[in-house]
Amino acid sequence: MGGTGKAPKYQKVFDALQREIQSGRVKAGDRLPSEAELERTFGASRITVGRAVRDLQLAGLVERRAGSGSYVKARNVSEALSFGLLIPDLGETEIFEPICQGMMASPPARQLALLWSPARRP
Amino acid sequence: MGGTGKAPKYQKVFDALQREIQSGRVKAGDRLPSEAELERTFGASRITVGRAVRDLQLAGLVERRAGSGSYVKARNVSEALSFGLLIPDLGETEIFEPICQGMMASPPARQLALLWSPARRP
DNA sequence: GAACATTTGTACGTATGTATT
DNA sequence: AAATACATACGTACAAATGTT
Repeated sequence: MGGTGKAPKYQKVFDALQREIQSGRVKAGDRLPSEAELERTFGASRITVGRAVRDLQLAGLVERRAGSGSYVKARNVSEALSFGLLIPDLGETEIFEPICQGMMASPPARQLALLWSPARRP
Repeated sequence: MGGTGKAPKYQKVFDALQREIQSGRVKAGDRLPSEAELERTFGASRITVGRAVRDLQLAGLVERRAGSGSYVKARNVSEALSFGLLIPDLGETEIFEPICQGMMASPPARQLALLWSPARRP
C-alpha cells in the first residue's frame, strides 16, 4: 500500500526531493543538501543520488552548479514561462509530471493544452 | 571547428545515434545495436552508453525494452502527436532539441508555438 | 594571488535483478 | 532451462568549477 514500496531507489530519492520542493519546505533559490549528504540521508550511492538530482534538473526543478551545489529553481510560472512546446508521443512521462504540475498553475496554459489535446492527424 | 571535439563521451554517443535516426539510416521500428555492441563501437563503458540511450529515450526517440533491445520510435508527428505541453523555463534544453525538431514537422504545432511564445505574465 | 577543501561532472569496472527471446 | 539485453545499484577515480582561507 505504501505506494513507493517497490519503486527503485533513485525514484524514491527523486520523489522525496520533489515533495520537499513542491511543498514549499525548500524555497526557490535554496540549496539542496550536497550529494554526499544525500547519500548518507538516503543510504544510496553517488550514482543513485546523482541520477535523482539529474532527473530533477531535467524536469526543470533544480539547477546544478559544479563546485557550488544544486539550487531550487524559480517555478513562478508567470515569470518563468518562456515558450510553449508540443511533445509528440512521450515515452518516459515520469520526468515530465513535475513540469505538468507547474504548468497547471497557469490558466492560459491549461486552456491551450485542452484546446490542443484532442487534435490528431492535423 | 570540430564541433563535438570537446564534448563528453556520452554526448558524442547520443549525437551519433541521433544522426543515425534523424538521417533515416535507421528507420522507425528498427532495433539499435545492443548496448554491449555500442560499448565496443564507441569504446565506452556501459554507464556511458546507457546514459546516451536513456537520453534518447527521454527525448522520445527510442524505446528501451528489457530483454529485447532499444527500438527507434515512430516519429510521424501526424500519427504520434498525442498532447501539447508547455514547459516553463527549461534548464537542460539539450535533451529537448530532438523533440523540437520532430515538432517542427507539424505546421499546426508551429503555429501554436508561435502564438504562445510571446505570451508572458498571463 | 595561491593553496586548499568542497561539490558537481564524467567515466570506468563490477554485480545482481528482471524481462524477453 | 538457458542465453540475451536492458535496469538498477554499488564502489572508485579523476577532472572541472566554485568557494574559502
